[in-house]
Amino acid sequence: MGVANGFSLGIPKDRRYRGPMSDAPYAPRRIRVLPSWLLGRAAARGHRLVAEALAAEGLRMMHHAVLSAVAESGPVSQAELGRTLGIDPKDMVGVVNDLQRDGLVTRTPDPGDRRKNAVEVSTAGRRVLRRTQRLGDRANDELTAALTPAEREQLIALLTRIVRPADDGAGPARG
Amino acid sequence: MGVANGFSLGIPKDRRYRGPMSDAPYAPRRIRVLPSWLLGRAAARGHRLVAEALAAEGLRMMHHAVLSAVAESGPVSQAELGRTLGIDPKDMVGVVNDLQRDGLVTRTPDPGDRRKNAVEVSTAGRRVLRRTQRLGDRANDELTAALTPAEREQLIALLTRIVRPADDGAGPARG
DNA sequence: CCGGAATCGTTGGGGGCGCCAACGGTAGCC
DNA sequence: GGCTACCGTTGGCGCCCCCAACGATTCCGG
Repeated sequence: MGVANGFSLGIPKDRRYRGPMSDAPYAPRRIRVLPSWLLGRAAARGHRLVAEALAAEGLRMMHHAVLSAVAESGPVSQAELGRTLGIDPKDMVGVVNDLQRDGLVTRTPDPGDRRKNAVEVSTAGRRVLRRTQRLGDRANDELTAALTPAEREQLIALLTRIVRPADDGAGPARG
Repeated sequence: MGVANGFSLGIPKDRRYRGPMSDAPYAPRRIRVLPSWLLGRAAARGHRLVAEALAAEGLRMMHHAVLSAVAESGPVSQAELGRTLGIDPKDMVGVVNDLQRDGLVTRTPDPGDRRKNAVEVSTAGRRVLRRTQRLGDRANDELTAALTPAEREQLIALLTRIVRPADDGAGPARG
């Protein structure tokens, strides 16, 4: 072929896409230092790892999150769950449907407010939750395997501050 | 309503979902400390901010990333772009199509290898890229507004190490 | 007590991203 | 010349995030 013509696109030619991002894709400098880009990549990897782990129990990330939230908050309405986890009510319906179908949570009408459904974790739900927590934690350990415990804590702290904007009551910006 | 009956699901009753995650959704403890969860949230916010900013130029994140990569790497094949950025070839086709349609890149057959397309940034592409880089940087500044420059650098360092797995061959432990 | 406003659960969309399988065309290797 | 590998392209799947609307219910002010 000949690199001599100065037009053969540089770059070797051995690898293609193969797999999620098995070999480290070192993006161009301008992109790879953008937090938004890195966050997207890291989130994708984290989601993949957790999804694989949770698949053993037939649950997805949102299922585990909702199940965990329900277990912590006791009987709680779907709207409140959505607010707490930042999940759209529409998606919440599907998740709770699945969890209820699998007998992991109970959905009973709230006698005090007939608009609400009181979602509560069942015994089977608690049992499954214990396993999924283990699986989720394990996946997160693998995700942060390259970090020391202290670094992981710092990452969590930094991310937490990124996730929640000002939220001091001033509202978003000044609008 | 009456909290007296001990069944009214706790929680006030003032807020609902409204918006992406306008008010800080403080997830339950078990979930909110999971890096995978935080990464998903942070990535969503970052994507939203960058997407909004880039919308002014009619581009999406991938467009900007590809355009930037092309500008850095000179004439490059789509497969190589996919490898570099970790993007599926299928998605790459669409992105390059859009960029070409808008006259931001040129896609000429590589005379040295007729399988490949030599993707190169155009003058208009460079001009747009300069703007989108500004917009992207601005959005990332807003994303990391709560962080000091040093913290932002550390976040980048930590995320970089998360994104690229150890890939040393040790494999995922054993349990 | 009555009517407007707000909330709850639900349904129906839609856009973006990550990933895989397959196919025709081309190039490299023996 | 034939096998293998790669390139670009098409088609498809699943998940996540987000918005709009509707009936039922509850809350609040008059």
